[in-house]
Amino acid sequence: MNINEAIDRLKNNGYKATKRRKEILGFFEEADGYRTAKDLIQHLEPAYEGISFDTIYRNLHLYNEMEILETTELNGEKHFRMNCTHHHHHHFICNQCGKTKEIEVCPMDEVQNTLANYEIEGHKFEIYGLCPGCKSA
Amino acid sequence: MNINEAIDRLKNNGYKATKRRKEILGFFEEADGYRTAKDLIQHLEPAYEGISFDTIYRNLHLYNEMEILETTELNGEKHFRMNCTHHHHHHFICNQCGKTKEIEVCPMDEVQNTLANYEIEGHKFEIYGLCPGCKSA
DNA sequence: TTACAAATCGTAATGATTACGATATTATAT
DNA sequence: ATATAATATCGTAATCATTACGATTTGTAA
Repeated sequence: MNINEAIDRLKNNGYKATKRRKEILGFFEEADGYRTAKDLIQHLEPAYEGISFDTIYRNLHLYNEMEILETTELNGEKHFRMNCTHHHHHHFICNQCGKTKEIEVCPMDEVQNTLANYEIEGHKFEIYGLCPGCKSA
Repeated sequence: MNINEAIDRLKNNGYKATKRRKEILGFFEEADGYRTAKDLIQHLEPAYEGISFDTIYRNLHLYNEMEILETTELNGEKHFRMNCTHHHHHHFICNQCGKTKEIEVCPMDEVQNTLANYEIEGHKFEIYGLCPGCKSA
Protein backbone atom coordinates (compact mmCIF):
# COMPACT_ATOMS: atom_id res chain seq x y z
CA MET A 1 0.00 0.00 0.00
CA ASN A 2 1.27 3.46 -0.91
CA ILE A 3 -0.15 6.97 -0.69
CA ASN A 4 -1.66 7.05 -4.17
CA GLU A 5 -3.37 3.69 -3.79
CA ALA A 6 -4.76 4.85 -0.48
CA ILE A 7 -6.09 8.11 -1.90
CA ASP A 8 -7.74 6.26 -4.76
CA ARG A 9 -9.36 3.91 -2.30
CA LEU A 10 -10.65 6.85 -0.28
CA LYS A 11 -12.17 8.54 -3.33
CA ASN A 12 -13.64 5.34 -4.71
CA ASN A 13 -15.51 4.95 -1.45
CA GLY A 14 -16.85 8.49 -1.35
CA TYR A 15 -14.35 9.87 1.15
CA LYS A 16 -12.54 13.13 0.59
CA ALA A 17 -8.78 13.40 0.27
CA THR A 18 -8.12 16.24 2.70
CA LYS A 19 -4.78 17.79 3.59
CA ARG A 20 -4.76 16.09 6.95
CA ARG A 21 -5.58 12.71 5.47
CA LYS A 22 -2.74 13.01 3.00
CA GLU A 23 -0.37 14.17 5.70
CA ILE A 24 -1.32 11.15 7.85
CA LEU A 25 -0.62 8.81 4.95
CA GLY A 26 2.72 10.53 4.41
CA PHE A 27 3.61 10.02 8.05
CA PHE A 28 2.99 6.28 7.92
CA GLU A 29 4.69 5.84 4.57
CA GLU A 30 7.80 7.50 5.88
CA ALA A 31 7.61 5.75 9.24
CA ASP A 32 7.87 2.31 7.65
CA GLY A 33 6.89 0.62 10.91
CA TYR A 34 4.45 0.71 13.80
CA ARG A 35 3.45 4.08 15.29
CA THR A 36 0.92 5.21 17.92
CA ALA A 37 -1.79 7.87 17.79
CA LYS A 38 0.47 9.97 19.99
CA ASP A 39 3.37 9.64 17.55
CA LEU A 40 1.06 10.86 14.82
CA ILE A 41 -0.20 13.82 16.85
CA GLN A 42 3.38 14.88 17.58
CA HIS A 43 4.21 14.70 13.90
CA LEU A 44 1.19 16.78 12.88
CA GLU A 45 1.30 19.40 15.65
CA PRO A 46 3.91 21.72 14.10
CA ALA A 47 2.06 22.12 10.80
CA TYR A 48 -1.46 21.65 12.15
CA GLU A 49 -1.44 23.30 15.55
CA GLY A 50 -4.39 22.26 17.66
CA ILE A 51 -5.38 19.33 15.45
CA SER A 52 -8.33 17.59 17.04
CA PHE A 53 -8.31 14.15 18.65
CA ASP A 54 -11.42 13.57 16.63
CA THR A 55 -9.47 13.97 13.41
CA ILE A 56 -6.68 11.70 14.55
CA TYR A 57 -8.74 8.81 15.83
CA ARG A 58 -11.51 9.03 13.24
CA ASN A 59 -8.99 8.75 10.45
CA LEU A 60 -6.96 6.00 12.09
CA HIS A 61 -10.13 3.95 12.38
CA LEU A 62 -11.21 4.80 8.87
CA TYR A 63 -7.85 3.74 7.45
CA ASN A 64 -7.97 0.58 9.48
CA GLU A 65 -11.44 -0.34 8.22
CA MET A 66 -10.36 0.37 4.65
CA GLU A 67 -7.29 -1.80 5.12
CA ILE A 68 -4.98 1.09 4.42
CA LEU A 69 -3.46 0.70 7.88
CA GLU A 70 -3.08 -2.45 9.93
CA THR A 71 -2.96 -2.44 13.70
CA THR A 72 -1.51 -4.32 16.63
CA GLU A 73 -1.29 -3.87 20.38
CA LEU A 74 2.24 -3.33 21.71
CA ASN A 75 2.66 -2.91 25.46
CA GLY A 76 -0.82 -1.62 26.02
CA GLU A 77 -0.96 0.91 23.20
CA LYS A 78 -2.49 0.53 19.77
CA HIS A 79 0.07 0.80 17.00
CA PHE A 80 -0.55 1.30 13.30
CA ARG A 81 1.46 0.75 10.15
CA MET A 82 0.84 0.82 6.40
CA ASN A 83 -0.95 -2.34 5.39
CA CYS A 84 0.87 -5.02 3.49
CA THR A 85 -1.66 -5.92 0.86
CA HIS A 86 0.13 -8.74 -0.89
CA HIS A 87 0.46 -12.29 0.43
CA HIS A 88 -0.15 -13.62 3.94
CA HIS A 89 2.80 -13.19 6.26
CA HIS A 90 3.78 -12.16 9.78
CA HIS A 91 6.18 -9.65 11.30
CA PHE A 92 9.22 -9.24 13.38
CA ILE A 93 8.70 -5.92 15.20
CA CYS A 94 11.55 -3.85 16.61
CA ASN A 95 10.84 -2.84 20.21
CA GLN A 96 13.01 0.23 19.75
CA CYS A 97 12.07 1.83 16.44
CA GLY A 98 8.87 -0.01 15.50
CA LYS A 99 10.18 -1.12 12.13
CA THR A 100 9.11 -4.52 10.89
CA LYS A 101 10.54 -7.39 8.89
CA GLU A 102 8.34 -9.84 7.07
CA ILE A 103 8.34 -13.42 8.30
CA GLU A 104 7.19 -15.95 5.72
CA VAL A 105 6.77 -18.84 8.14
CA CYS A 106 3.15 -19.39 9.17
CA PRO A 107 2.46 -22.16 11.64
CA MET A 108 -1.24 -22.46 10.87
CA ASP A 109 -1.00 -25.29 8.34
CA GLU A 110 0.69 -27.44 10.89
CA VAL A 111 -1.81 -26.52 13.58
CA GLN A 112 -5.11 -26.94 11.73
CA ASN A 113 -5.50 -30.67 12.27
CA THR A 114 -4.98 -30.40 16.03
CA LEU A 115 -8.10 -28.20 16.18
CA ALA A 116 -10.82 -30.41 14.74
CA ASN A 117 -14.23 -29.26 16.04
CA TYR A 118 -12.81 -25.80 16.72
CA GLU A 119 -13.81 -22.86 14.55
CA ILE A 120 -10.73 -20.83 13.72
CA GLU A 121 -11.47 -17.13 13.20
CA GLY A 122 -7.98 -15.68 13.24
CA HIS A 123 -4.44 -15.91 14.51
CA LYS A 124 -1.51 -13.75 15.49
CA PHE A 125 2.18 -14.50 15.22
CA GLU A 126 4.61 -11.73 16.06
CA ILE A 127 8.27 -11.71 17.02
CA TYR A 128 9.66 -8.90 19.15
CA GLY A 129 13.22 -7.69 19.65
CA LEU A 130 15.83 -5.36 18.22
CA CYS A 131 16.48 -4.87 14.52
CA PRO A 132 20.12 -4.89 13.34
CA GLY A 133 20.26 -1.08 13.37
CA CYS A 134 18.95 -0.68 16.91
CA LYS A 135 20.97 -3.67 18.14
CA SER A 136 24.30 -2.19 17.11
CA ALA A 137 23.41 1.32 18.29
CA MET B 1 -0.42 -23.59 38.75
CA ASN B 2 -3.09 -24.20 41.38
CA ILE B 3 -4.31 -22.29 44.42
CA ASN B 4 -2.05 -24.00 46.95
CA GLU B 5 1.07 -23.53 44.86
CA ALA B 6 0.15 -19.88 44.45
CA ILE B 7 -0.41 -19.34 48.15
CA ASP B 8 2.93 -20.97 48.93
CA ARG B 9 4.61 -18.73 46.44
CA LEU B 10 3.01 -15.67 48.03
CA LYS B 11 4.15 -16.65 51.53
CA ASN B 12 7.63 -17.61 50.41
CA ASN B 13 8.02 -14.11 49.05
CA GLY B 14 6.76 -12.34 52.16
CA TYR B 15 3.26 -11.59 50.90
CA LYS B 16 0.18 -12.25 52.98
CA ALA B 17 -2.52 -14.70 51.99
CA THR B 18 -5.59 -12.56 52.52
CA LYS B 19 -9.21 -13.53 51.95
CA ARG B 20 -9.40 -11.43 48.81
CA ARG B 21 -6.22 -12.90 47.40
CA LYS B 22 -7.51 -16.42 47.94
CA GLU B 23 -10.86 -15.51 46.43
CA ILE B 24 -9.12 -14.08 43.35
CA LEU B 25 -7.13 -17.28 42.91
CA GLY B 26 -10.35 -19.27 43.25
CA PHE B 27 -11.96 -17.18 40.55
CA PHE B 28 -9.19 -17.84 38.05
CA GLU B 29 -8.90 -21.51 38.92
CA GLU B 30 -12.59 -22.00 38.29
CA ALA B 31 -12.59 -19.79 35.20
CA ASP B 32 -10.08 -22.01 33.41
CA GLY B 33 -9.54 -19.36 30.71
CA TYR B 34 -8.92 -15.66 30.11
CA ARG B 35 -10.81 -13.11 32.20
CA THR B 36 -10.69 -9.29 32.55
CA ALA B 37 -10.38 -7.09 35.63
CA LYS B 38 -14.05 -6.27 35.16
CA ASP B 39 -15.01 -9.96 35.18
CA LEU B 40 -13.14 -10.32 38.43
CA ILE B 41 -14.80 -7.30 40.02
CA GLN B 42 -18.23 -8.64 39.10
CA HIS B 43 -17.36 -11.96 40.65
CA LEU B 44 -16.15 -10.40 43.89
CA GLU B 45 -18.82 -7.71 44.30
CA PRO B 46 -21.52 -9.89 45.94
CA ALA B 47 -19.27 -11.15 48.72
CA TYR B 48 -16.99 -8.11 48.93
CA GLU B 49 -19.25 -5.15 48.30
CA GLY B 50 -17.29 -2.03 47.44
CA ILE B 51 -14.01 -3.84 46.84
CA SER B 52 -11.44 -1.28 45.75
CA PHE B 53 -9.92 -0.96 42.28
CA ASP B 54 -6.66 -0.73 44.10
CA THR B 55 -7.11 -4.24 45.45
CA ILE B 56 -8.11 -5.64 42.07
CA TYR B 57 -5.35 -4.15 39.98
CA ARG B 58 -2.60 -4.36 42.58
CA ASN B 59 -3.19 -8.08 42.97
CA LEU B 60 -3.54 -8.74 39.26
CA HIS B 61 -0.16 -7.12 38.74
CA LEU B 62 1.35 -8.91 41.70
CA TYR B 63 0.15 -12.28 40.43
CA ASN B 64 1.43 -11.45 36.99
CA GLU B 65 4.89 -10.55 38.27
CA MET B 66 5.00 -13.71 40.36
CA GLU B 67 3.99 -15.75 37.33
CA ILE B 68 0.85 -16.97 39.03
CA LEU B 69 -1.22 -15.36 36.28
CA GLU B 70 -0.30 -14.82 32.65
CA THR B 71 -1.76 -12.03 30.57
CA THR B 72 -2.68 -11.15 27.01
CA GLU B 73 -4.46 -8.33 25.22
CA LEU B 74 -7.76 -9.33 23.60
CA ASN B 75 -9.66 -6.65 21.70
CA GLY B 76 -8.23 -3.79 23.67
CA GLU B 77 -8.63 -5.22 27.15
CA LYS B 78 -6.08 -6.98 29.31
CA HIS B 79 -7.05 -10.56 30.06
CA PHE B 80 -5.60 -12.86 32.69
CA ARG B 81 -5.52 -16.60 33.26
CA MET B 82 -3.79 -19.05 35.57
CA ASN B 83 -0.22 -19.51 34.43
CA CYS B 84 0.84 -22.71 32.77
CA THR B 85 4.15 -23.37 34.48
CA HIS B 86 5.27 -26.48 32.64
CA HIS B 87 6.76 -26.55 29.13
CA HIS B 88 6.70 -23.85 26.45
CA HIS B 89 3.53 -23.79 24.40
CA HIS B 90 0.92 -21.46 22.88
CA HIS B 91 -2.86 -21.16 23.07
CA PHE B 92 -6.01 -21.36 21.09
CA ILE B 93 -8.34 -18.84 22.80
CA CYS B 94 -12.12 -18.99 22.52
CA ASN B 95 -13.56 -15.59 21.57
CA GLN B 96 -16.79 -16.49 23.33
CA CYS B 97 -15.90 -18.03 26.68
CA GLY B 98 -12.19 -17.25 26.99
CA LYS B 99 -11.20 -20.87 27.51
CA THR B 100 -7.90 -22.00 26.04
CA LYS B 101 -6.42 -25.09 24.45
CA GLU B 102 -2.73 -25.71 24.43
CA ILE B 103 -0.95 -25.68 21.07
CA GLU B 104 2.32 -27.55 21.00
CA VAL B 105 3.52 -26.18 17.69
CA CYS B 106 6.01 -23.33 18.05
CA PRO B 107 7.28 -21.73 14.86
CA MET B 108 10.34 -20.12 16.42
CA ASP B 109 12.84 -22.86 15.60
CA GLU B 110 12.03 -22.51 11.95
CA VAL B 111 12.22 -18.73 12.08
CA GLN B 112 15.48 -18.22 13.98
CA ASN B 113 17.82 -18.50 11.01
CA THR B 114 15.90 -15.92 8.99
CA LEU B 115 16.69 -13.36 11.68
CA ALA B 116 20.47 -13.33 11.81
CA ASN B 117 21.68 -9.98 13.21
CA TYR B 118 18.32 -9.48 14.92
CA GLU B 119 18.04 -9.77 18.68
CA ILE B 120 14.94 -11.77 19.54
CA GLU B 121 13.40 -10.80 22.87
CA GLY B 122 10.03 -12.53 22.66
CA HIS B 123 7.25 -13.81 20.50
CA LYS B 124 3.50 -14.33 20.52
CA PHE B 125 1.48 -16.97 18.76
CA GLU B 126 -2.23 -17.13 19.47
CA ILE B 127 -5.17 -18.64 17.60
CA TYR B 128 -8.64 -17.19 18.04
CA GLY B 129 -12.05 -18.68 17.34
CA LEU B 130 -14.77 -20.78 18.93
CA CYS B 131 -14.19 -23.82 21.06
CA PRO B 132 -16.31 -26.92 20.34
CA GLY B 133 -18.74 -26.05 23.13
CA CYS B 134 -19.36 -22.48 21.98
CA LYS B 135 -19.40 -23.53 18.33
CA SER B 136 -22.26 -25.97 18.78
CA ALA B 137 -24.20 -23.66 21.09
C1' DT C 1 -2.52 -10.74 72.21
C1' DT C 2 0.29 -7.37 70.82
C1' DA C 3 2.75 -4.85 67.44
C1' DC C 4 3.88 -3.68 63.07
C1' DA C 5 4.25 -4.35 58.37
C1' DA C 6 1.35 -5.12 54.66
C1' DA C 7 -3.22 -4.89 52.50
C1' DT C 8 -7.46 -2.69 51.61
C1' DC C 9 -10.68 1.12 51.23
C1' DG C 10 -12.63 5.26 49.31
C1' DT C 11 -11.90 8.28 46.17
C1' DA C 12 -9.39 11.34 43.19
C1' DA C 13 -6.21 11.60 39.24
C1' DT C 14 -4.48 10.09 34.92
C1' DG C 15 -4.25 8.84 30.08
C1' DA C 16 -6.08 7.09 26.01
C1' DT C 17 -9.99 7.20 23.39
C1' DT C 18 -14.75 8.55 22.01
C1' DA C 19 -18.45 11.82 21.20
C1' DC C 20 -20.78 15.98 19.59
C1' DG C 21 -22.57 20.62 18.13
C1' DA C 22 -20.63 24.40 15.57
C1' DT C 23 -17.70 25.70 11.82
C1' DA C 24 -14.80 24.94 7.77
C1' DT C 25 -13.43 22.42 3.70
C1' DT C 26 -13.93 19.47 -0.35
C1' DA C 27 -16.03 17.68 -4.51
C1' DT C 28 -19.44 18.32 -7.86
C1' DA C 29 -22.78 20.45 -10.74
C1' DT C 30 -23.82 24.73 -12.81
C1' DA D 1 -15.04 30.05 -11.55
C1' DT D 2 -19.17 29.69 -7.98
C1' DA D 3 -22.64 27.87 -5.44
C1' DT D 4 -24.24 23.96 -3.04
C1' DA D 5 -24.48 20.04 -0.29
C1' DA D 6 -22.12 16.57 1.84
C1' DT D 7 -18.22 15.51 4.48
C1' DA D 8 -14.38 16.72 7.61
C1' DT D 9 -12.45 19.24 11.28
C1' DC D 10 -12.36 21.85 15.55
C1' DG D 11 -12.80 22.64 20.42
C1' DT D 12 -14.03 20.58 24.17
C1' DA D 13 -16.48 17.54 27.24
C1' DA D 14 -17.44 12.75 28.40
C1' DT D 15 -16.14 8.04 28.99
C1' DC D 16 -13.58 4.05 30.32
C1' DA D 17 -9.88 1.45 32.11
C1' DT D 18 -6.30 1.93 35.04
C1' DT D 19 -3.27 4.12 38.55
C1' DA D 20 -2.34 6.56 42.81
C1' DC D 21 -2.62 7.80 47.68
C1' DG D 22 -3.75 8.98 52.62
C1' DA D 23 -6.50 6.81 56.12
C1' DT D 24 -7.97 2.56 58.07
C1' DT D 25 -8.00 -2.38 58.63
C1' DT D 26 -6.02 -6.99 58.63
C1' DG D 27 -2.62 -10.88 58.80
C1' DT D 28 1.42 -12.77 60.79
C1' DA D 29 4.98 -13.79 63.95
C1' DA D 30 6.87 -13.04 68.43
